[in-house]
Amino acid sequence: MGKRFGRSFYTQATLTVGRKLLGARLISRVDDQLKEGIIIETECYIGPHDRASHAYGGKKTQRNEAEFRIGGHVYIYLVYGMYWQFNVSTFQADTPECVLIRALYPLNGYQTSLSEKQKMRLANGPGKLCRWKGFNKQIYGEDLASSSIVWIENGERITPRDIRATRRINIDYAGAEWSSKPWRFLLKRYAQFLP
DNA sequence: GTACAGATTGAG
DNA sequence: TCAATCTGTACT
Repeated sequence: MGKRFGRSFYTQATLTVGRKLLGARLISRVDDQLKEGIIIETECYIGPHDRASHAYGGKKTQRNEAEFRIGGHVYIYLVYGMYWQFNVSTFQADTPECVLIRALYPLNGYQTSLSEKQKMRLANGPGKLCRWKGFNKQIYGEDLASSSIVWIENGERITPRDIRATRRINIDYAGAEWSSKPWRFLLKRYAQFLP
């Protein structure tokens, strides 16, 4: 517990990072508020071949350029005009691959009077966790290996038996081949709290 | 310049 | 089931 993941963690294969992030703790200090949560759901995007990736076909824009950076950088963008999505770049430089953090189990930064159910609702979705954490364009490109605003530390010990893999959410537009890939990972013991 | 869809969410 | 809400991207 309490050890920050460095560059060598994020430069592993994207599917490996997607699985190993489960059980880890996402820590951030935004607006002087230290908030910590266990990562319980992730999703992998492996451009340029992945039709669901923003970098499909090698497309590189001002919006997704962080995806191309060496593993460990924050790629955050707005969807549906109102929700931020927090991603971590993975693998090597110039490989547009990343992991979307889809849900957290809050460890602090909430009213202690909240019920377990209410607490779980704070960050059990990719848009909700950014709202809870206060994440927005401000953290675009931050390096998780050295940032003082946002980083990830190891946490719960996870074994393959603790993980469930499923198809990714809301990317049917990418076609059957890509939307059916089992690149979404979640911790079984928290599955009951996911929508 | 203008059109349009989207890695979501919460209400009805 | 559906609207909210807005920016990046594509196309005229």
